[in-house]
Amino acid sequence: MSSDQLAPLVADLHLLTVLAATRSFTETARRLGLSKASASMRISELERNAGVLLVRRTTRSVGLTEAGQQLVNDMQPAFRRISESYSAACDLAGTPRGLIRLTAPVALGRQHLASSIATFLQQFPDIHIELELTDRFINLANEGFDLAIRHTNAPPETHVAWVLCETRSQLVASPQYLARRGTPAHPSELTAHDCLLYLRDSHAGSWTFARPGTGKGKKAGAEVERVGVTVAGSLKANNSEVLRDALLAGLGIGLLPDFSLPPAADGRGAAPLVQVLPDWQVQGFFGERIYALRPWSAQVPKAVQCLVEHLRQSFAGGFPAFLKNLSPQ
Amino acid sequence: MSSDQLAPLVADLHLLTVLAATRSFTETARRLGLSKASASMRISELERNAGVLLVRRTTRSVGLTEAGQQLVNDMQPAFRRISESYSAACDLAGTPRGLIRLTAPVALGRQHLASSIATFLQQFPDIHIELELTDRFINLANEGFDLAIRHTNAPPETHVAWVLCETRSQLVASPQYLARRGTPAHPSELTAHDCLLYLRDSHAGSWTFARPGTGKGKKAGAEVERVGVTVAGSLKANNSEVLRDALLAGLGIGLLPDFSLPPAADGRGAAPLVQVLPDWQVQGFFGERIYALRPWSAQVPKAVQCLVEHLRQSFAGGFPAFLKNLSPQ
DNA sequence: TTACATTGTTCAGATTCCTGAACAATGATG
DNA sequence: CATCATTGTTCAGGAATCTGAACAATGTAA
Repeated sequence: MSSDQLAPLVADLHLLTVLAATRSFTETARRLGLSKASASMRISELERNAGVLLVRRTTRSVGLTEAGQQLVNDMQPAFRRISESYSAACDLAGTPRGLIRLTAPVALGRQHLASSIATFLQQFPDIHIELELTDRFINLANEGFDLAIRHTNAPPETHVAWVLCETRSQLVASPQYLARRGTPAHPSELTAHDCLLYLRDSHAGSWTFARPGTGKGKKAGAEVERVGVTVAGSLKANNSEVLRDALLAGLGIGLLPDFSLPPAADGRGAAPLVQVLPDWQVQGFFGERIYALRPWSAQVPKAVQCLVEHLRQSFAGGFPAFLKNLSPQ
Repeated sequence: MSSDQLAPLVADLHLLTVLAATRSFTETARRLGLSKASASMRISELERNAGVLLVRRTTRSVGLTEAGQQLVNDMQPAFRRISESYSAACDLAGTPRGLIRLTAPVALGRQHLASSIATFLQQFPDIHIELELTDRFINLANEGFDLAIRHTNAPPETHVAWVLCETRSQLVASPQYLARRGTPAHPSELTAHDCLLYLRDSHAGSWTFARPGTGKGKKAGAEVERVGVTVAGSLKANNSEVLRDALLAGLGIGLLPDFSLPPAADGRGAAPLVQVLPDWQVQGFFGERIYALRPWSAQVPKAVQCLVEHLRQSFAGGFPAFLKNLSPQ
């Protein structure tokens, strides 16, 4: 048909692509900033105009018909391109502007990202941010995110990945716990302890330790001792803050990334958490770096560039509170 | 930015592409079915949101800024693709439907197309047609047409071209004119006559005649005699109906495609126009075929397919009224 | 199984957006 | 150079759209 005929329909077709991504009218409406009532009616009218059923509606869930799926598959790249072109045009403006949809791990987001973002937003009043904290690994492109902060050691190849900083995960426990249950001197002793585990998907329950050559052998420094331990304990959680609080409460020994550690006791008082097995490096679940990720695209919007730069500066120093607190231990 | 952010903007961006094509708010509004007031405000708000001037507005005309041009160039293929996807989806419906924007030469449109379209629309109540008659050669893609009817002998390679029928252009005049000024026996005599010319662009003023070998020479039938004549007269017009009426009024001799000839006198009465130099074939301005043209696209919407098929049937017999009228002459 | 929470749809009220005429500016026409 | 037709913009009234709560249906959890 005539491309002009699209006039009243383009918006509805875009709505359809979002609906296809979310498979939910409620979420679609929220994301597009309108009511689910409206979203529902728009799709209905779209179908009425096209004369084809595009959406398979059960009262509770929503799927696409074959026709709908076909249509969405065809249009999705086009809408993505339009979106990119538009933000490229916006970037010709003097000051960066626009909306950035950002996702980050819960703990990292609350503890460090939030404050950094606050100063960023003050600096760029024309930029808006929608921050969604979740420890779930999200498909950025499908769910419509512009940027993700990830704590991992293997950023996906399909994305642009900026390194924000290095991190270290360390084994820690509260002094109270150690006083009560004893301090392990070797990884193998951990099997007798309450080990609190971060729960993600199917991956959990084993920690790998490494100790640099102690200099006793003939090839001093070149030898590395490795130990794998299967651990268990009273608590597994998929929320690192719950884990941290449990550690603080003395429930067990756990692996915690440095950025999740409680702040150092302000010069006085005992450290709330101390390092366990300080001679050993833990190759635990957590990755060694914090990345900013973005689905590959022709060009990165200026607003996103600015945010990444700001975050790099915020995270530049790493998390020295950790070492300061524990090294004297 | 987030592709979801497009929500309120997609329609406006589409409006922008149409504006870029028409370079006129008035025309844009008409084509999109809204008021120019609205069109103007939408673009203004789009610019306000983007923070960039996209359109260069003088109170009387409208052009694009560099940013706007860039944006439109980026988006145009995307919107075209969306449009195609949508009409492909519509074609999954049982009955063809949708809007077809059609352009055709004025004379052909009024005299033959209109009635054919009328019966077509009765047959397919879900199809709507917007018919624009003009003898200007329109850039189909840019101006947003789905189909063009053209009278030419060289359809552009970049388009799909269906042949609707063959035509012949013949030299005619009214009996009154010939009685008054004499009947030319050879093309060269035309220089002494009033020759009415169809005016198009820079092309006008010369007719080429060809006569099959008359059988006198040794290679009988193989020889072709060619004569080029530069003619002039009292009237040049870019409207073939004006030309026809002038011929009927006895103003001169003119080249007329068979479909523009007045209907044969209903069995009785003299023919209103008779053929001049019947032994000669004229390679005049008019082409030898009527085509339906369409910018190349992944697939042709079913509604357009149906229309083309209908037109082929309507035009199938050619225009026998012509020969019937003139051959006894 | 039963109860609950959440989803998609419906409908009257409210807001937004669009309309259409009037106005100012400008390019064409003579 | 002056007139005219047409263009883009502005503004108040009106219409189409959106909203938000209530409802029915369904997947989930106990």
